[in-house]
Amino acid sequence: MKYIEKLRNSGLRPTKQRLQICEVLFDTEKTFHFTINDLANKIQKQLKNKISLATVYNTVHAFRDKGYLKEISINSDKSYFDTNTTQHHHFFDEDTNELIDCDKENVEPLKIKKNITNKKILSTELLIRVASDNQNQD
Amino acid sequence: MKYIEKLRNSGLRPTKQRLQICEVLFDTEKTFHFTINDLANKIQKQLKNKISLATVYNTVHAFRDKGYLKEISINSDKSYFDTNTTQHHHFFDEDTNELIDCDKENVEPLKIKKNITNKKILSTELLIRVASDNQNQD
DNA sequence: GTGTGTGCAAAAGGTTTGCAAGAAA
DNA sequence: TTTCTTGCAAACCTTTTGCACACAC
Repeated sequence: MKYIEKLRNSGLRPTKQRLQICEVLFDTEKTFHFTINDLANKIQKQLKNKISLATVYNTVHAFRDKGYLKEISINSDKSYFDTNTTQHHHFFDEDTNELIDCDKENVEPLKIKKNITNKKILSTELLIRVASDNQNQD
Repeated sequence: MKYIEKLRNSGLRPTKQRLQICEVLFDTEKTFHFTINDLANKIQKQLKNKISLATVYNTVHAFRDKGYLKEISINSDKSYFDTNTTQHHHFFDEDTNELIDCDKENVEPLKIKKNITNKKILSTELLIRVASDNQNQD
């Protein structure tokens, strides 16, 4: 199976659970966003067996640390993850709480004039909040 | 006291607790970032009396809804707030977990070519992750 | 007085931890 | 057989809720 090597190469043992999680995460045409809970449910539905929540947490965090997943920044009570690990931006729909990918090419190149920190820039990511006109004006 | 009117104008009763929280938040030269817990501690230290956590939550959320505070997007288990409510960006130092303001003027104007959502853009915020060169490469 | 706001403790929700049993190397 | 991983339940931490009391108007 194609994920065995991938896991081994990054120092993760290819356990049954990790391979199953790989399937659910990466055997899809399109990348997607999810919470740990989403993923646990999806596993149960799709694979018809349950993986313990603790293991799902462990695995998702391991995959994030290895760069197979990205953690997403939005104001939230829970963590969101993205199977799209390329540098890209997001629209965040305040009406529906939906997060929509925005290709890097869809934004004019970002130029930071002065990097006050003197440290290396790892990434620059844009969050574009949107809502329909007649909302969000409390 | 100067905050009484401000609160009244936005439909918030100027209670003792809200006025004290205003002092801690807005009687400073510089704007700053904080978590609810930070704020509760600061109140206790600075004012030498305690305001119940529930009230701090209520007040911070009310102030955010009225636009006196901004909630900040970073990957996190807790919510961060910013007393700087102008549109601006952030550097996030991965080494120290520190969030540093980045003026709007410090970034070349952001142009989004196509707004896929067809909704109104409320804000566009940049998060610039930085780290020292010899770190974060696990 | 009426409606809001406060404070406390309890509950909720997401995430982490400790540890024993199981699987991979 | 040694080390890593899993699963469960308990613990943890932040945030929310319910309700009685207090305060603003």
